[in-house]
Amino acid sequence: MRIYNTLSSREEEFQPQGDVLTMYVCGVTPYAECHLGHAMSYIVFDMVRRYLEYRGYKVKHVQNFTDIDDKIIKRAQELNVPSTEVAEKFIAQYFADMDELNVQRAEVYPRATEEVPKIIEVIQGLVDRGHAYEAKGDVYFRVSSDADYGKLSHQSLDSLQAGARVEVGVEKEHPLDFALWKAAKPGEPWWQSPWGRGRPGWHIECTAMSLRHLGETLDIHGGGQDLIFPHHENEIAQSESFTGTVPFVRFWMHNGLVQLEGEKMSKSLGILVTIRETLARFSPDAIRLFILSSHYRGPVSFSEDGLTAAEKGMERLRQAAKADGGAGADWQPGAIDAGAFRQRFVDAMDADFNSAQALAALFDLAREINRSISQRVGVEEGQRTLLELGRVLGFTFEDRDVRLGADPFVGLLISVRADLRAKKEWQLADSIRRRLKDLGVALEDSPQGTSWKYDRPSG
RNA sequence: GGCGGCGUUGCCAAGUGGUUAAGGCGAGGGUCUGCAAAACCCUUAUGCAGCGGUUCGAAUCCGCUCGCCGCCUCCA
Repeated sequence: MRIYNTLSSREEEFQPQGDVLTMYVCGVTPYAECHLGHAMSYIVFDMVRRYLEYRGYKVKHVQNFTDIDDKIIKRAQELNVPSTEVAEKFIAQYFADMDELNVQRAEVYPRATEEVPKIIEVIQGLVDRGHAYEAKGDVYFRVSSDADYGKLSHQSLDSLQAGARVEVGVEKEHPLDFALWKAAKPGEPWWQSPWGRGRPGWHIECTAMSLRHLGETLDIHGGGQDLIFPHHENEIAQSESFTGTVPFVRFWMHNGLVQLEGEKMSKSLGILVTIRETLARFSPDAIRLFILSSHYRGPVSFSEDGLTAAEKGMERLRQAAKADGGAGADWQPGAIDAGAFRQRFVDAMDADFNSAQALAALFDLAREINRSISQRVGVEEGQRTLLELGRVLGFTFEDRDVRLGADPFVGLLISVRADLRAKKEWQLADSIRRRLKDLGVALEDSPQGTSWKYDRPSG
């Protein structure tokens, strides 16, 4: 299979280096609720992981929580609670959101605050090797000591510097030197270190965690495109300078960013739509279908209409996967060439996870299933394949809102209505159907009887 | 200023040199149905921002122009 590598700016043939494929995905800084940008990134890498596993690789997936950081501290001070409380709250929220989106859990979720000894060890090593220096209790990485700094973002030190804002009053040798360790200000959480009381800088935790949990060279490191610079660039600089092992990461994968009304969603701009709000109105599968309908490296614009269209499309897949395929005596044996659809799916996904093209194969398979059913031709294998491939993309195929608990009452109404229909009391029967529809329950009559489903109004 | 991305049918979106430009949503017509719904069938881009160029042949390669966006500062 081929994967696009940000480092080389092109697709490369992918093979893991060992028996276990190592994959590190940058996690959240838990200081606020997750928004659709997070949904995008974690659904994309969930799809990546599921497909890698489907292709037979054993994947070890590690994802961090940066649970100590300026924004968390600020939030904690605003709320007048310990910063750990803020972090814990939003970590729990993160898991709740991701579970609902059917994102598989990583093997390990290291937290920055639990990796401080390793972080200090790495920083000390960088200082010892001349790659870092202490200044008034802060420790900075010396970018000039890294010959190929800028290789991920494809920028030279000079060109980066031209656009960079220089922080004032900071004791840095070079404007692009970045903090590995920050001295504690009064009232801030701190850990004891060789440079006094302080806390880790932003980038160092990922280096420490990936070294500890996955080794010196990772197969895949993922995150949003907004992390390419400075975060991932700095991770490379730290990690390779510390270990002397190149490359730190073999394949850098970056998902495109979510746009809202043409502009990037940004926490700092305050434009954000949370995952929770979106899940209140659209099914997890629809959100996932929407995201996977376009290539993961491109930008995505969420919209009301787009999500509604995705919900409809998802309903089509659900319907085909679960339709009564009939095992009656008058049914012909199945004739769908499931293998051909599977092959199309695999070919698409092998080409840098072209989920949009893979989905086209699923929709074609769904049509083939429906067509067979109408001809009373068996579809067991077709449906099995649709479910199998859909689950590789992370779809649950679950009906929405099953938890509403209205089932027995709907059943009762359907039964009453069946009696009315038998007596050709169409007006009353139609009235029941229409009023249930208004309540979000759609009835579908067929020769086999009446079925129903929740039809969530999109407003 | 530097780096990068994008511009394909009403909307979303695949397709990166060669028979009829995927798929979804929407729209129109038909089949089925008591009527609906769902499903199925048919129709819906001689054209891929514009202008040049390379080629037997380009949406696909090259150049230029226009427009939109991201990163270079916290961000998935």
